[in-house]
Amino acid sequence: MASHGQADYAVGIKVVPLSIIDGVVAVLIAADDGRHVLPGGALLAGETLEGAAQRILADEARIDAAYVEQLYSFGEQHSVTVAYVALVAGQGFAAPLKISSDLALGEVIVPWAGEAGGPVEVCSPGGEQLALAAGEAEILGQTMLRLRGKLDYSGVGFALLPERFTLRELQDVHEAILGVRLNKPAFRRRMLDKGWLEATGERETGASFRPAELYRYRPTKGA
Amino acid sequence: MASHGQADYAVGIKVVPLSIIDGVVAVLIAADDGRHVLPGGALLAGETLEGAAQRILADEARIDAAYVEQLYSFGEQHSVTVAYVALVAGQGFAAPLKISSDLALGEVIVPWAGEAGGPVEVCSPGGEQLALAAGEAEILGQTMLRLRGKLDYSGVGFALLPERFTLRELQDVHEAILGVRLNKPAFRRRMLDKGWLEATGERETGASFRPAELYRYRPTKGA
DNA sequence: CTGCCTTCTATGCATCTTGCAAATTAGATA
DNA sequence: TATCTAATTTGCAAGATGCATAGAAGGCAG
Repeated sequence: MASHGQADYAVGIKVVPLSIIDGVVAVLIAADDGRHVLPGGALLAGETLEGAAQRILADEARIDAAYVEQLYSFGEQHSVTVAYVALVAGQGFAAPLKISSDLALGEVIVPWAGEAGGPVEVCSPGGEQLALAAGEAEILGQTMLRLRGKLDYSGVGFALLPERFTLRELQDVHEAILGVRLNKPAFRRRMLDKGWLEATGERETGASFRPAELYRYRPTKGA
Repeated sequence: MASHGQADYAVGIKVVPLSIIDGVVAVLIAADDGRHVLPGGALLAGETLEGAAQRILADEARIDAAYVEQLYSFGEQHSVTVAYVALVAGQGFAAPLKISSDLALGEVIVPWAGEAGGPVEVCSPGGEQLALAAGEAEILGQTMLRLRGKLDYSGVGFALLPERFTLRELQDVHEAILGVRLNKPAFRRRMLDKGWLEATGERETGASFRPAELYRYRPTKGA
């Protein structure tokens, strides 16, 4: 290979599996000799980029159903890595964590407000900060930035919820991603006015108080 | 190379050079045997992705100064292409068009409203629709979608203006990208309230009517 | 069965933002 | 100096948002 000519590259894929658990943004990471790494691997011959992301998500994070979206591509010396975010609904992390002892749960702590951007921190459920492999904190930061930007005008938030959900659960998702508390009546009005929500007529069960109505996401043309 | 194993890929770069000319979104494309193609080329050894985009922009589009931002990566059979958008200020397309007869100017026509997304059309200054190479209309559509989404909360709009500009010029940029007419007093208020603009005290020259104040973009921390 | 507790849901209102129209200002030009 | 055009400012109506309050609907204890 010439030092400054056209070259071949290995193409890697990296996936950020995110979910909302108990009102906080959670990431599924692999424990790898002290450091924690995001699920990743090589793009194989014949695969699409997104297909590879889905495969890696299934193989390494044991997740079969997720909304996957491309984030950003990074060039290194002889390789290029394409990062994807995978939004996992409801309790989708529970099974993988039970199956595989290599996987760990991290809480994403965003140390900046609004759309400022920058790296984030990841803590264990116990509260200690986890060591991340080089560059992972920045990728996670990009992920949070992207989600914050798209939350309001796109349907990404619904990818983090089961098919039927209450307005309170939807608000919890928004509050976790944005990192701020939202006003309940105002949030409810805004969401209903967007026309994205369809009331199912069913109610939430198991609550020891007035049950909330269950809604369904109905994507509109143009979002 | 195994049919389904790890493989090496050629990495290509594609650049979308955009500018605002006479209130419309303009793209600089290369005429290539009937079809029109966006400037592109291979990532060379030792280059960063963005460095390659800048080099291709200089070599093929003859543009030296531009705000460059990564858009999206596409995987094909044995290659991966990373697309960049390059925002060129003011009359930055004039010199390249004079120097190189391979380059052509296209007006970007967005056939969808708001954030709906989809491919766009490109017309010559004369008004005839130009034939684009496969996939280029989708990349241009992604570009417009990205710009529309970021225009309001980021400084991308200022990359399309010279260092000093009037509020009317800024509004022209916004109207061209968003594809809608904006209310003048409301736009002025909104922009000034963001705190991004610094009045220079100077006035525009050459107008046969009241000259507008020239402003400068002053990025704030957190944008 | 009744009262209590919690949360969902709806409503009213002050505040802020935005859209629109009209008035005013400032330079060039005849 | 009068006239012209567009910049800039101002006022107000309409809409969106934040906040507090009131009513509704379940489970649960007595």
